[in-house]
Amino acid sequence: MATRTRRSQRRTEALSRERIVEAAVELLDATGEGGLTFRALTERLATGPGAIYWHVENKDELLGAATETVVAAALAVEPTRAPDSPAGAPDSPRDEIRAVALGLFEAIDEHPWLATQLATHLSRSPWGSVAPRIFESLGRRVRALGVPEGSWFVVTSALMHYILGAAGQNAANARAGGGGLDRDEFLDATAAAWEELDPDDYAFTRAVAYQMRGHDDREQFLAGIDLVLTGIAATHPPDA
Amino acid sequence: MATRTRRSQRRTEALSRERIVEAAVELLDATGEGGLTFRALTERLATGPGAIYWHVENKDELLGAATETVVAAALAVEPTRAPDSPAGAPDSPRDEIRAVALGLFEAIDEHPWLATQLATHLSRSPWGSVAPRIFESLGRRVRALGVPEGSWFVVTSALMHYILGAAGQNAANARAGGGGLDRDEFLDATAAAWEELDPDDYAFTRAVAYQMRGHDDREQFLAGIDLVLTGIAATHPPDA
DNA sequence: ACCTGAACACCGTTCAAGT
DNA sequence: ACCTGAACACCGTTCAAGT
Repeated sequence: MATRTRRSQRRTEALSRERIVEAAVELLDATGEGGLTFRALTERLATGPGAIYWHVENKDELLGAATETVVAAALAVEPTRAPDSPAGAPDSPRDEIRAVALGLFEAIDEHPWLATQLATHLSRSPWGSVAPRIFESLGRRVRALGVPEGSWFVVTSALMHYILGAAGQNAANARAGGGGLDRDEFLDATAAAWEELDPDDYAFTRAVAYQMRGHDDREQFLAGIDLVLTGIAATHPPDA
Repeated sequence: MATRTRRSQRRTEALSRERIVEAAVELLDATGEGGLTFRALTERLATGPGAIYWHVENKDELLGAATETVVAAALAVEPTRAPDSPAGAPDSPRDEIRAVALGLFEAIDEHPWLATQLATHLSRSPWGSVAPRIFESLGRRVRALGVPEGSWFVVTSALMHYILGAAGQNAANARAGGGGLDRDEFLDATAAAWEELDPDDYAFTRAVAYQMRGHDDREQFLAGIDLVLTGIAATHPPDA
């Protein structure tokens, strides 16, 4: 009686690595990191564990593949033209960096498991294939920005690190609603909790708690990007 | 024959939450994230699982406590005075921020499991007690920097995100030696791998691969911090 | 109040056997 | 070459029983 979910659609296509990864992503989206098990996968694909292991090394590799797929999709989207730019006029590198960053931000927002997974994945196989993808996408625009070659690595890394850190934290906020609260209630509860902190140890945090309340994630994220971009411009003036 | 490790020192102190968390940290340091199991913990503490569950809710909570302990210790260290500052002269807020950042960087370097754990922990209980600690420590200095109140939240968050993102990625590099290679060999191998990437899809990454080779993690990390700090200063000029 | 340790449910992975 | 499904080792967690 317990488990009859979804074996309905008989398997028509043969199993393949792609289909397995696709199912893994769906499962992760629907049930979170804890929901991806070989048993759940096995049922969703109407097959046995052995079949999956024929196409995939192990669970780590499967998680890595899921991560890569989603990141690749996020980066494949052509950076959308800024709404106020005249038709035909190319975006500035600065706008393009914003767009790439926002694409990653949104991917993590849609697939909250990505945040944890990126950290884990990057730390298991640091420069697997996810990092170079992001790195390349940002780096081309850093170069277009006029940053001198000697600083390409540092500058691009800094951008990437900010993006991953911020988007991750944000996925956390977005998902926190899982407890049944919606986002506003959650931010409200957090702000309230901050205001309860020890006045000596947490003077600053208490003082900014109110800024937590109405804040817009996307706006904040972009403000941070702008801070970094401004730092880049100030450190490497365009015509030095 | 298999498992006789370390039951030698008979348990003298009673079990306590503190001792359990301490043992968990040791286990994580010695054997990585995968090495922390209730069975290993049980043996190290010469007790049974039930005893541990008396002091600790579950494994997640234990991991959270381990994370909090290590982060608290990292932040408790008084920021070291810059070596060139005259004795008695207080450090600038900028130097203090650098020092706090470096403290976290080094904590993650010493406890590589922290990188993944911070992402997981922050995303499970986003504003548990780790984030406010870091936030407070940075925020006080941001305030001292002269940033206007309306921007405290954004600016402090941006710093925190960069630090967590960069330190995490770096822990990955440091740990990558696990495969038997040392750090230089690893960076070398990575650079080589980058140079093999597709010339069309990865033109930029290939072009910076050589910068990967000799780079100093700490130096790079601080260069990124400086970029953000410069951005902050440019966005919020000291005497506006 | 604190601890013991057997037991349970679940999970990743393997492998002999099938087609 | 690709898939099946029973079986194995291991893990987090529970709980009746002890002190």
